[in-house]
Amino acid sequence: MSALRNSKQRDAVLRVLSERYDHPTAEEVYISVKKVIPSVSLATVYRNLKLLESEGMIIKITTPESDRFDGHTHEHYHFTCNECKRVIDLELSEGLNVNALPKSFGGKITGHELMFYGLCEGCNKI
Amino acid sequence: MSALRNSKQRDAVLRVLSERYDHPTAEEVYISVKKVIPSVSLATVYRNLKLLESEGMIIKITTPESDRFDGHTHEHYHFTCNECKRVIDLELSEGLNVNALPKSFGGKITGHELMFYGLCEGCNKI
DNA sequence: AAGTTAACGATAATGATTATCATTATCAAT
DNA sequence: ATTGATAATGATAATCATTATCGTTAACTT
Repeated sequence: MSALRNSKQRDAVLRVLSERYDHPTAEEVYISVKKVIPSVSLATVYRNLKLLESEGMIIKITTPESDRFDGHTHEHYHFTCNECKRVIDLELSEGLNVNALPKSFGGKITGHELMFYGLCEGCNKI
Repeated sequence: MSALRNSKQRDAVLRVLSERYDHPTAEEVYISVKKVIPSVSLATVYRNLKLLESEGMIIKITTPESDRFDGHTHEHYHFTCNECKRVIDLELSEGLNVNALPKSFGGKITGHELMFYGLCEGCNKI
């Protein structure tokens, strides 16, 4: 059943994401990886982003603009600036009590994603 | 500055969404509108979905799979089934206290979107 | 009734993501 | 170390949702 092999490209994708905190797009990850492995293909970056996400090693953040990726998988939330489209980490003062939430729901909840919208500090001042 | 005119097509898009509770995709809205206005164009449906969303009359729900639309704009949340990809409304037993949330954040929060993931009632039984 | 232009229908263009396929690299078994 | 099986790659074609273009139609103002 398709054992996973080592690959420099996959390692590079993972390293790039673990070192960045700005939630890059696939294209931006590609640019970063190219600096380490100039011959890398965009398709390989897409492949490994998908694979790493399915392995739970990175998180895909779906925004109205574009998909972005996060190498830090601890529970935290995100903010998208409506102006500059930047995605910023938000730590919550009190955690989201997921268990208390659904009033009547027959299925099983295994995860959730919370996105805030508005203006970031920089764009709010303009 | 570009006054808004009436249009049967836009009315039809809005009516379809107000009568449905299953969060259809643009394509599915198109199919529904076609039953009332067979000559309608897919481009017109996209145009009006975008316009109605910017007017705050409908909500666009961005999911990892596809964008979906909701004609009911009161505050409520959604659940996506990882199996059948259905999007279901979730009313919360206790509201999300947005104001208490951000620990330290210099910007301005104007909205948020909360999506739950898991297995819906049907898929959970299989 | 005529003029202005928002909105339309049809369709081409775009852009992000995925599929294909020949080649290369990883790794277990020898 | 060598070999064989196949996962992974790079290059690129294909796909598919969305947007742009453009000539025509229809809503509203005068």
